[in-house]
Amino acid sequence: MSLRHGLLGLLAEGPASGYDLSRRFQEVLGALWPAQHPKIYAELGRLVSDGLIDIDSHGPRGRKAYRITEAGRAEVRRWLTTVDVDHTVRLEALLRSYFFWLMDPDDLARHLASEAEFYTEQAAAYRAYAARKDAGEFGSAPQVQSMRITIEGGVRVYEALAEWARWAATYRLPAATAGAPGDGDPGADHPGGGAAGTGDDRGDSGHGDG
Amino acid sequence: MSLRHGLLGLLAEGPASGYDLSRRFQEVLGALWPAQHPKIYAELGRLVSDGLIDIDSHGPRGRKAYRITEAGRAEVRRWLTTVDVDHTVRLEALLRSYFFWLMDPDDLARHLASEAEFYTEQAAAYRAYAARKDAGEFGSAPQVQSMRITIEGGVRVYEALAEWARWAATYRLPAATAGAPGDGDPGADHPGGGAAGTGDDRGDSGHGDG
DNA sequence: TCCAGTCATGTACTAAGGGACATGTCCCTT
DNA sequence: AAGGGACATGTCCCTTAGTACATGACTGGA
Repeated sequence: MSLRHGLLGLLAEGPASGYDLSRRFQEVLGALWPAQHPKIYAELGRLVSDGLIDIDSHGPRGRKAYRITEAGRAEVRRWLTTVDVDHTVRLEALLRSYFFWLMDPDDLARHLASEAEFYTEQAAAYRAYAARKDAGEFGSAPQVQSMRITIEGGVRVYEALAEWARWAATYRLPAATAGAPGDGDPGADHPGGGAAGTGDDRGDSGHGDG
Repeated sequence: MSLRHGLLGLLAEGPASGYDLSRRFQEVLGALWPAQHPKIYAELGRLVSDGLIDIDSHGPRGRKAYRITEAGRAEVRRWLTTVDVDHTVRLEALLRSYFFWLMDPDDLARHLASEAEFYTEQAAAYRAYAARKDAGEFGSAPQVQSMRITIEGGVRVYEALAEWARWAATYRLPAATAGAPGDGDPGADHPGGGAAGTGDDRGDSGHGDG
């Protein structure tokens, strides 16, 4: 339900159309909270029915600008102060890293290099944005101050990922060090993976327990 | 489709049941790539139909252990080497930060303190895990080496977020500095938000253009 | 005047995520 | 013998995300 509140928050700055909101989501928020226009238009319709926003004006090409209502303002404040933050993180890059041992060392090196490059670019984009803000380009309205905090979050997260990718490239996997997987002590237990290789590790393994 | 490949990757270590896989996903991956058991069981069924895994053994309480097939092994390698990484990030915490200007300074301070605490704890949990690995507790099989990389990613991302929350708490929003919003130059333009406060900023604003 | 490009809004369909519900086994303790 | 708790698998349904498709208005330049 965060898209709903994201739209309300943006509309708290002033009236905007679905198209405007769509672009706003792409700009700063795009790489931190993606939202496609079909979702935005649908949600705007729901927000109108719920009385949290209403139509401010009609423009050319069917443009409709929405305005937040008092109920909407109250709702976004309620969300910010009383609803728990959804701390769900979903990083495919880190999921993949769990399976790096299945990759050919050369492919892995290439992969990590391109990952590092991608994150570095993202971080640089956010840093450039922060610099423009700090140079006063966007003024110093409260919204701009808080946008600055979001940007800083983008910089830090992407920098962390970039550094992680570079660190990972220097971390020697056994396969890369010794030329073949399976050296060391491959039979060793690891958490939750004790079942690996045996299929069953519980006391109630196999069959006849009864 | 990453859950599919995540399951294949886990099964590449050795046979496991849906229940095992479910727990594996909770452990290290839980805070980086959440997966609920209903999805896992459903996906396992699909993987069997597609011939990427098959049933290895039956255990007590209806336990079914799955084994990866050669086709499955090839598929997970294909994914790792030829499919582009999905770089989508979705951090509700950063979305919220965009709207901090709507919050009461005291509520915001409390919010940031609890955010910092949460991320610090997550980072500590990952760091503890990394320490156990580095102490040799899980052996040195290739899978364990690559798990170590994933853990490092968790540490770095959560540390970055923790530091960001602490930094944000020291970043003075105008409202907190001067006591009231609206000082500075509130009318100043900012990117994509030029419409804010005016409703329409295009040349084709309002009505009669045609 | 045509055409490309941007503005602008929407529907339809598919896939994915996530909570609630349902069922039953086996083990250990009391 | 009873019962709590972990083990173990699954279905159902609703919400959310995301892609593809469809349509039309207006602007500026060739």
